[in-house]
Amino acid sequence: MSLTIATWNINSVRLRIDLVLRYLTENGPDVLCLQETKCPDAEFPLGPLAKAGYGHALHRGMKGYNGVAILSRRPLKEAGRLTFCGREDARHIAAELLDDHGRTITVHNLYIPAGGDIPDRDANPKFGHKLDFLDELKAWSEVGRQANARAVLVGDLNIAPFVSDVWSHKAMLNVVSHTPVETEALNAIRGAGQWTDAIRHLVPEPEPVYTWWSYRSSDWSAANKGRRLDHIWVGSELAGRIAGHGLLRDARGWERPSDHVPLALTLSD
DNA sequence: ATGGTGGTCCTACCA
Repeated sequence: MSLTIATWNINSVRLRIDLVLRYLTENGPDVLCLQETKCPDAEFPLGPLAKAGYGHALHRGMKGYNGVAILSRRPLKEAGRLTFCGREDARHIAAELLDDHGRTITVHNLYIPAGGDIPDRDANPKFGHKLDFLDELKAWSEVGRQANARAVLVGDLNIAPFVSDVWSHKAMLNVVSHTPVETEALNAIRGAGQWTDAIRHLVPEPEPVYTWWSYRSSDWSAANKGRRLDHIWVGSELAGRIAGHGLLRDARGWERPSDHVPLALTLSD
């Protein structure tokens, strides 16, 4: 009895629909959460996904930027859309599904702002937006702790919180995604909601884990200057069911790849 | 070394 939930920042679901289908066909997760779909709702490619066995889908898109979606082989029920910082940015959608025991599991799919290049809220409004977004997420996490006990939170959180989540802790300390103000904020959000970082539970430090490698590198694999920006957290009642994970590093080497790779968690009991 | 590459959608913005 198991349930596998995956997350992948796809960087345009329309351009890379064939990669999505390949991942689903070869790996068969029950649920796949996508970020950066960059796809208005009316144009979401539901047809080929249904044909591949993923006939249940929720999507929240917009033109050009952002966008999240949840694809599933099992029936889904929409369980809300959070907005942050008063913006309709399509950065969150939630779904409910039933596990093999008929119990409800809620999946929160999240795309946290990248935050621009300069880690200073006065010089860079995008960094300020990221910090404000994190503040609101912490408040939500605190208030929802009980409700989220049987929830899974996945997505591109755009922060690599631990030393071995980046290729060089020292070189990255002043780089957006690994600055202390960001890593401390993410750790505070995790603590406020009593979330367990499922991937780090399975692969403890100091083992490096990366889910993203920049496009701006001629040989990403040899240089291996990656970051763990994508995460899967589980609520307190699910922590005991963490059974295994999959990190498809090979997908970074597929033709016309996303700069992120799929990450999956299996819950079982 | 202050670049580099890639997606969206038309010129610049985002990652």
